[in-house]
Amino acid sequence: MKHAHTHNLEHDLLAAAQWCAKRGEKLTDQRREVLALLLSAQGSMKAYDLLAEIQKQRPTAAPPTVYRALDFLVAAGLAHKLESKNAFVACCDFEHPHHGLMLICDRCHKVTELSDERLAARLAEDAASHGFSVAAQDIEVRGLCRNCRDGDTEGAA
Amino acid sequence: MKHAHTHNLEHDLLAAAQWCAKRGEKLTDQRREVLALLLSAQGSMKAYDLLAEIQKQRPTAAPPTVYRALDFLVAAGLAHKLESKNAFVACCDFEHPHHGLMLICDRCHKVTELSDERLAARLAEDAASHGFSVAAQDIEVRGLCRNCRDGDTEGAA
DNA sequence: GCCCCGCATGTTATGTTATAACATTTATTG
DNA sequence: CAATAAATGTTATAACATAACATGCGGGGC
Repeated sequence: MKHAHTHNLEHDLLAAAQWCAKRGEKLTDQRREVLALLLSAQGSMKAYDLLAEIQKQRPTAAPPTVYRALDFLVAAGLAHKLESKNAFVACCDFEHPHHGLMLICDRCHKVTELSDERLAARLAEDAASHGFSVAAQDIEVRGLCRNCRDGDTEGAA
Repeated sequence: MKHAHTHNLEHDLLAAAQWCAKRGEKLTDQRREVLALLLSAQGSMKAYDLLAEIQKQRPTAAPPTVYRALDFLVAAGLAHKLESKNAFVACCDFEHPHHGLMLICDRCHKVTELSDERLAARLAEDAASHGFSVAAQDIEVRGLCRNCRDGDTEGAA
């Protein structure tokens, strides 16, 4: 087993801040708080759940507070939106370009982000064969993760 | 060029009704009306746009009217939801099982549904390699279709 | 025929997700 | 320190979706 999250969290936040700086942008407090929540979450989080957490510290926070942070994080590649759930996850590896394939467990709600260049290439090829030029892509798979499929009862809601 | 839509529309609706019957279900008037709207649409349609159309004939129609029809059509494989747009399209070939790859033009909003078994297989393989069992998948690509990329001005909003 | 049951629809209300619009504050820089 | 760009605060509302319960409707058994 690896060591606990909290240690990695600080590291990840620092790396994210540096990543932003490299892009000429800033990881402000609000953005960092939202990202920290996403990084700490077991699965994905909904915007209004994030808002509720943020409001514990900043009671005046409103929907735009969290949506702005999310918009920024997604644009910066630090987070992804799961369109099929209207939820958000931290990106597992924002420093390397990738086209995430999201495996979303319907039982424990954990999300695994894979990168498969051959899959992306095949998709690009399909698009190109129809004269379509790709700007963005979203691949989401719903089902059961290994633990849940194997009858694990610990991860259930 | 192929001949006009109206002719095909009746044919498609009939085929859809037969498809439903084969499954022990019914393509009721409401469901058929919604499907007809989707089949006639150039691109995708939003639930509330469908509702507005339906209300021209049935002024008392309410959101559940259209959402129920959409739920049915999607479950029957007659339509798909575009998660990234919260919109719906008619399925291009409901009689053959397929995992649609959706090419969504950001300019003219037309949607092309492709079927690529090798892509689907690769995706299933990726999932399986992580012990993930796939129940459903959604692949959406945003970008520019051939016409719009080539500077066509006719399809713009 | 009529009762019963399952499915579809009607109807009202509300829940959930997201953004518009404008005011204010904060950071940057010349 | 003024100018201005970026971020945040604040209020309101738009857009998407479903819960819950009532009503109708159609087919099979008796």
